[in-house]
Amino acid sequence: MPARVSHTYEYPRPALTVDCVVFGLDEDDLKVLLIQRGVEPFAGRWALPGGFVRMEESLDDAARRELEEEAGIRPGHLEQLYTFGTPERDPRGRVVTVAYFALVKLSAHTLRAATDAREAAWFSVWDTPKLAFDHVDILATALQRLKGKVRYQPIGFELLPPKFTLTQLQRLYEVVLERELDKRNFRKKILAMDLLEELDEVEQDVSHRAARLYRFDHKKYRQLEKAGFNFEL
Amino acid sequence: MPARVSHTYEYPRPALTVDCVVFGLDEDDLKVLLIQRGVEPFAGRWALPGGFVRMEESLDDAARRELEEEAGIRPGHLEQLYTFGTPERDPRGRVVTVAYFALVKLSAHTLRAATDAREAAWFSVWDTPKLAFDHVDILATALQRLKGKVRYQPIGFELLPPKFTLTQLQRLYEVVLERELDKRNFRKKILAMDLLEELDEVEQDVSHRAARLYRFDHKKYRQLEKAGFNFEL
DNA sequence: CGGCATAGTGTCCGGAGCACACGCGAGTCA
DNA sequence: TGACTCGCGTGTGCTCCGGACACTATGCCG
Repeated sequence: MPARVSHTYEYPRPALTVDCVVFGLDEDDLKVLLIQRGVEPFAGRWALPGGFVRMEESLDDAARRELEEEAGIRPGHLEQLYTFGTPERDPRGRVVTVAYFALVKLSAHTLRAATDAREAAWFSVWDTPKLAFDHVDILATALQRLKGKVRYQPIGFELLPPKFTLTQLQRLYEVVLERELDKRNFRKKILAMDLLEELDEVEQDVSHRAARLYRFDHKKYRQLEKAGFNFEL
Repeated sequence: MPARVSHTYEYPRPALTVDCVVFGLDEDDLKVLLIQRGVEPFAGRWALPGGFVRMEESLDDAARRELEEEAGIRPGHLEQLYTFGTPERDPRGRVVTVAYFALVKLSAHTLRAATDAREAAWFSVWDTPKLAFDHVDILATALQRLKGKVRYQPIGFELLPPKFTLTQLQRLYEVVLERELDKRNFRKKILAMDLLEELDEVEQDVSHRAARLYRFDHKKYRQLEKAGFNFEL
């Protein structure tokens, strides 16, 4: 451990943090990852995972590091969301936070409790406890982004297990977009894009006719993308 | 002037700046506002207007203030774009910048030189001089955002004078989207939205048949927006 | 008064979206 | 073991929207 030194600047500087909104899909429920705060301010309250940006790491790296540290998660998709910087958003003083937006396959991650015993848990996005700081605003912004984004970029697949049925996929869209979709048209459209690989497998352990499993073809998507193809709905 | 004091923190902090990409439309050319740097690093190079965020102002306020100070501009539209925070982006040390994206009616603004004699000027976005820092990346990001955004939000109007012809509007879209549009379809679509107020005036001083002038109806737009209306193309 | 430059306008066609209904396969339970 | 139930998986036809497309109108100028 290096000796603790202090750092002096000619002008005052805001502190800089990152905060992550991590979404996961649990059956028909959209979940967000929250961490229970152990210290003041807002001790005991739930908050988005996040922390201070180190001097030698990029913002993206900071977001990834915090997720790894606080919940043992490596998201399948991570992108910068928005930067929140109202002077009063943190009672300790001026703290500007760069918010990130992440998607994980819930099935693939067992949550690891944070090292410092703070608790991490998934909550339905429609029913979260009261959040610390301005994290409700951040969450709302992330939800909006998700809604906007699933329609024209195939990021929804990051929320599903590698093999999924078309019905699962449709449900995902219905949950995120908060409206029902026509089954026939949904399938026609998504299959017409030729981005799904039809597997020779079907669901297991269901008490009705088993649905065929599909896999998202990332390689094909990148090819089509280069050729000027536009994913939509 | 307060005595210059220094500021000490337990952990090092990045410096925080804002940088603004300001677009303006000059006939058929899309322009961006640049400032010539007076000091190192990159003295003499052109750069985006911007500067340090003060402790008591929000990020948006900082952006507005810098635009006012450096060019005497109050943009018709201003929104946060993206935050750039690679550790090496500024040779002086760690500087994280929140980039903004602004639109102004070029006709309404005569550029005011910055108080400290740094020069401000408009450049065609397709032909800028070499920029300081990572400002090319910021500009590219802003252009992308503009392209994406004009199609589903009526922000294009912020680039035109209050009264404009349909041809001007179409040209604007053609320039931004970098492709030609069909005149009849464009008019049909835009008029069908019922967002333009047809004025009893026509262009002046043209050596051919004068075109009718229109005005964008902000009030009607807000109403339709609440009713779930979607502006598109 | 003729030429020219831009304004302004309507139709047709194909593809996409949408509503609708039925057969299938597998598990369940009596 | 056979009948039932439940969700999977498909074809069709109608409607409507979006894109392609070419000519007439108007005003200025020389």
